[in-house]
Amino acid sequence: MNDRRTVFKTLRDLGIRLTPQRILILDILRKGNAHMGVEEVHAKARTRFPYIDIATVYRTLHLMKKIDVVTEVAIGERLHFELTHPDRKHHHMVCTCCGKAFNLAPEYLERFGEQIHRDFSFEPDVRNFTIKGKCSLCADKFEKSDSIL
Amino acid sequence: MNDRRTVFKTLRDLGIRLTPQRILILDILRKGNAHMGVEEVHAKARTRFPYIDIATVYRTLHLMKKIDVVTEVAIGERLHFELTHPDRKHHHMVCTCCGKAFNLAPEYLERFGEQIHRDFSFEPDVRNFTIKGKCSLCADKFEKSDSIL
DNA sequence: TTAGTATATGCAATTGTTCGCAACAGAATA
DNA sequence: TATTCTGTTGCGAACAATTGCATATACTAA
Repeated sequence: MNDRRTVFKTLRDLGIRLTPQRILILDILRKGNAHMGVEEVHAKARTRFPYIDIATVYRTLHLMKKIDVVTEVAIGERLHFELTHPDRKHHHMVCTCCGKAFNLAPEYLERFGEQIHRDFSFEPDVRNFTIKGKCSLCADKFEKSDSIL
Repeated sequence: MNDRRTVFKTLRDLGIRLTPQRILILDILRKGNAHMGVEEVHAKARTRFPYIDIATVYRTLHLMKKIDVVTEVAIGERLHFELTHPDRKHHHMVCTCCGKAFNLAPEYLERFGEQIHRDFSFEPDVRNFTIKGKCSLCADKFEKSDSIL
């Protein structure tokens, strides 16, 4: 799975160097129990490694995303990331009203993706897929005071 | 539908003012036959209205998106927009490899959205929904020279 | 252990997007 | 038509994210 050791091996096998910065960032994501913002990761990293630059955090997170070690989650406006757990994969439904995120079992999108592939031979990447919308609570609120703007 | 006159009426009814800048931007989108980037819209607008600011373009496009007059399309990294045609609505499949965009009939996502709503009482906003992935051509290319990075 | 090399980093500069604010200008009213 | 009210604009500054470049460092092979 994506425990420390396995990830390190994955990186080595791909010729990606194991720098202290990268190890630190991965450890921070592992300890953070949910998706984290870039600034959040950077702040935590600085407490142990004061000279780490935000650019390094961005570069590392994007690299890890490319090799599927972390997953990008579209929460709010800014980028958020979390470690990819193959055994508890899930997608997200984010309420654009209150910002809360709900997990979604992977089958929903997988079935959907397979259908797209069958019909168009387009291979959708459902890994980083976030559904935006309104949660039931906010939908209720809206019905009463429904200002569109 | 979304012809000039109807849009103007929609804006008035919502208390949104009809400024020359907004009219210009809408006309540019109408003439542009597909989705356009923000900078592209700004450049075109300047030829007729040299002092228009890029911030106004951004604000106008976001406003029009909120009232469903334009649709945001996630092509590449930057924001793209197109006029919403209720009679020829579609979603997009964008190839992350070659950047090409393919249209997708609306039923696919509508059925999917309805299911989500039934199962979780979460109301997904499928209006601005872009599916990223790999088109069949790029998938073929990739099989031969599959470098992951 | 050391030397050599390609990759990764920190820093500064850049790009794309948004925001705050004073001045301006639609639209409703008289 | 003149007046008033409020939404909108342009400008400059702020912010988030990315990039170029010179230096530093992880890894490989000897």
